[in-house]
Amino acid sequence: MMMEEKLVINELELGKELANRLMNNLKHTSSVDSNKTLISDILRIYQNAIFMLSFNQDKNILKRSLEIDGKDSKNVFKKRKVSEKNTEKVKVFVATEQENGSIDDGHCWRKYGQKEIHGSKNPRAYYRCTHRFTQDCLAVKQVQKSDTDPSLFEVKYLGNHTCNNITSPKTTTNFSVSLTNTNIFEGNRVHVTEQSEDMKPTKSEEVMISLEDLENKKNIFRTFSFSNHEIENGVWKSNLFLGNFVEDLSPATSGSAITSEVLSAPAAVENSETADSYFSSLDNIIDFGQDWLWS
DNA sequence: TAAATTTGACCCAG
DNA sequence: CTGGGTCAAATTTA
Repeated sequence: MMMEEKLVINELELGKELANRLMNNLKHTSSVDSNKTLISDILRIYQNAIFMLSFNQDKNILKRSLEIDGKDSKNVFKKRKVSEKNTEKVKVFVATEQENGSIDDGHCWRKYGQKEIHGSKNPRAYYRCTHRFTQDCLAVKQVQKSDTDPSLFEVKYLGNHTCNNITSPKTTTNFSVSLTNTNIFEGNRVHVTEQSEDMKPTKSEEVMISLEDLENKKNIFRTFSFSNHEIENGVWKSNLFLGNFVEDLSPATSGSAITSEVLSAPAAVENSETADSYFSSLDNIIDFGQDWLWS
């Protein structure tokens, strides 16, 4: 059995134990805080497990990187990259900015452009890794303020960091993920979708969390947090997910407060069936049936 | 003064 | 031709 599989089983067994403990807590009087902690831990464990399972597939994609066409290096403008269109990975998140106005995802970015986008109120900013030229790191991201909620930013990651200058976010960067009117989402379901660069959903890849009716901030919400992961020689070095992942999927309930926090950027889950069943299972695990405010 | 940002021009796919 | 991504000179910031 592979190392990762053992880790996943360990995680799931731990999750089961915590769920039992929670069940016990619910049967008897227990503090809300302790229940919250248990739920957080359980969800973290599931998230870890999913991430671990996805890793084997994901790391193959991580090996891909953009390549600059060296032949055109003397040209002022480089050819648009076409060949990677269908292979390059795109990660889409919605983030809230921090107090200093930045979105700290643990990487250093250099802004290199900004464009007005047809049909959008807000311009899109283009960032590339600060270490693009020193370390040939070809990671790129696009940030655009949400039209529907100015406090949110849609963050799209293209390419993967090959630099070794990853730092832990100094403060919590809030990444929530909004429901968009694209076909990525279906109702209240959470879909895990990989998108090719042309934004057509193809196969499952990204964790996309839906917040239905974002303007009203009601109906469902999910919160999840995780730290930068460290992977060395294919072995997990640290606990990936630290935080909370809260949801209220009961259609009968409404008025839930929404806050979403993620400590770092992208998590990737490769298999949609896995992810769907994962989220479906959460439906069974968590039945708040009442408004639930995270402190 | 080096690094980062701004911004108009350029380029290419559709 | 248009929209969106990138470049690089000018400008700002630390």
